[in-house]
Amino acid sequence: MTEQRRRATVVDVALEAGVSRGTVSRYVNGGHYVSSEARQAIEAAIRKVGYTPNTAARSLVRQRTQAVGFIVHEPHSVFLEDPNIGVIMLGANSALSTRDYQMVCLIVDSERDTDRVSRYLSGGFVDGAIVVSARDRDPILSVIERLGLPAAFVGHPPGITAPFIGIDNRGASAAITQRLMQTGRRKIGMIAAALDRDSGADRLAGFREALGIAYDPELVVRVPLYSFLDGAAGMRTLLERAPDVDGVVAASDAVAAGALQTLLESGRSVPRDVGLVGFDDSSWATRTTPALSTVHQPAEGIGRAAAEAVLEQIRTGDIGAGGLVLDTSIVWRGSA
Amino acid sequence: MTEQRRRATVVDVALEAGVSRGTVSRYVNGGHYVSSEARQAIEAAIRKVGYTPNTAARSLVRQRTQAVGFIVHEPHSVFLEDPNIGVIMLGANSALSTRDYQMVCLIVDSERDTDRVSRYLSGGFVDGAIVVSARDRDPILSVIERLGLPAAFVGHPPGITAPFIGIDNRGASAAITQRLMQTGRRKIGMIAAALDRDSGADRLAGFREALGIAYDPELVVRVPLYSFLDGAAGMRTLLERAPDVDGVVAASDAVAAGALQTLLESGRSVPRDVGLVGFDDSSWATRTTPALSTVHQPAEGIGRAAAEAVLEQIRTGDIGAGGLVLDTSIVWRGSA
DNA sequence: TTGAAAGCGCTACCAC
DNA sequence: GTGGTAGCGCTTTCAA
Repeated sequence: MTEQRRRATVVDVALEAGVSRGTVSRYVNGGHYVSSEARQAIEAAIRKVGYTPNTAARSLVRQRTQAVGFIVHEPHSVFLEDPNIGVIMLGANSALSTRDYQMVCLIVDSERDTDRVSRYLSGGFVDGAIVVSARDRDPILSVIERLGLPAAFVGHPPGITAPFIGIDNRGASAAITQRLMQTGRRKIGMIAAALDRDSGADRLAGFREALGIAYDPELVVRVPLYSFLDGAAGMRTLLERAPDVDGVVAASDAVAAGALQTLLESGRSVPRDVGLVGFDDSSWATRTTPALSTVHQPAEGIGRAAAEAVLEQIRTGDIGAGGLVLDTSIVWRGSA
Repeated sequence: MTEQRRRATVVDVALEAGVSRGTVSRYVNGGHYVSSEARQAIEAAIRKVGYTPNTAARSLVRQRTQAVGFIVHEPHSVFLEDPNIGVIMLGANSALSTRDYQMVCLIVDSERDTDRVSRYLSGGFVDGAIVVSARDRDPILSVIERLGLPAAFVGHPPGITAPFIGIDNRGASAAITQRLMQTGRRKIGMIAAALDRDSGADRLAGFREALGIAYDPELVVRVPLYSFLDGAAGMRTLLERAPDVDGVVAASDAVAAGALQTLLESGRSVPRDVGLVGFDDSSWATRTTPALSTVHQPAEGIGRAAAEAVLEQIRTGDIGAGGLVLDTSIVWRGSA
């Protein structure tokens, strides 16, 4: 057991070096207008007293923290299973890092978290925020809006004016559904997930659009989350309703992986008996056998773009609006 | 485009309400010693000027931030693939949340990140830190030590005096290896990973210990990371060296999943031809077919315990030492 | 090139 | 109960 020691301050350094606090501060911030004698004295003093600047105090006077929050609002299971979130996060971190901003990731996982994170955001600990997977009427959104905090959203929660970065979920979903139809499947179902989010709703809309008059609501199973378990369960339901289904569009790769497990357990062969496609092109897609045909989305680019959007607002001081839609492509593998 | 508005301060509220800053402050911090007239005036003023307290400024005077850093120092791929890190993180978040502490997750993913995160930690933005998967001689460790920052480590990097939370990797590895031997396997290999970390080295040591004189270094393939891809590659190497291998101990579930893919591709059946065991009991374990026999470790409990250890040090003001080793168990499923 | 002094937004101590 | 005042640790004019 050691007692915590008091941290040294500029004053300690100034006293030790025999100069003023101002001079120490100037030295710390680039060393301009500091004579070489002063510099040396200060360097020695810093070493001697073990000084590290309190950047939090600096933030107070400069009115900026050089930190950006990355807020993940997902239930447990999805956060753990969706590799896309991780990729987006690393993309954002990398972009922020380049400009010497600190990304601080905040997890919202309970009612209590919502309040605390809101306080944290409004409390001046960050200069901006990136929000992934906000739900409709998310309390955090109103906090950000009220504060006028520079922000960017991944996905597009309705009613948001801040910039958002996304993909054309509807178009991509329609495209891969069509591609699946071209393989000659006659009875195509969908395991739709996360319908309380724009991404989930749009993927279903795209599916419906592609099928046109062939669309049969009976063949759409709705599950709550983009998760493996929901995918497996959804597939069981779909098989009960339509044992002769020969094509399945899953709302995400994790969902598809779960569906695949159910299909194999039921004795069906993929893609021979059933063609299956996913969405995301996450690491799930190549970890299954057969590998998943799916929609590739540039997750890292999304993270980067979101970070840029926030930095831009911080730089200009204007709260920007408008969205950025990045391109997707279809990756055809073995599952369909 | 809207311009950012200046945030209201206590002074604005005080002026508006016709009371002093002190009274406003007292109201904000629990409302003791505030008359009901004052209270009402303040409430109205807060609404009118749109005041949100700057908790960063509060931190400066109180000398505590109510925030704890959660530092993940992993290369890309592992962070994304290791569901254990996510579970540990949620466990820590949950424990911190209960005590109204904000967990801020900081990702170290480059040289540059190391410096920036070090500055962030020493800059007074957090009251303590939880560090997962530090490597030997990690620069962040020395920063924490020099600062006397309350901290806890997940795993046990050598030379660390701060509390650590871990499991008996060596014992657990020996146990599951023995269990695998009992199924009658004669030629057992290991895909060892992350040997630059105590967990990786200890798992290999346990394997060796269990095999005793039967240990054959030729049957140990070393790969850098606890990852699916390294598992797949490691298994290929192992099969080249010993096509007649009939048992495999993988250093983690992700590694085992990769190994499984290689085994199936090579036309072998698991568990008939080869018995395979993993480590972690992460979500990988039940997503493979057959599901993995593995070592269960209480990931969420590890996160919780790490958080408690940090909070305890913050509370007492003493930098504690010593470790906590949590129990593991073997979960036997279909892969061996 | 330097030091003195003001002040970032807040809390806490003090008399009243 | 309340207002005044002194800082938390730092940066940043402004004179010298």
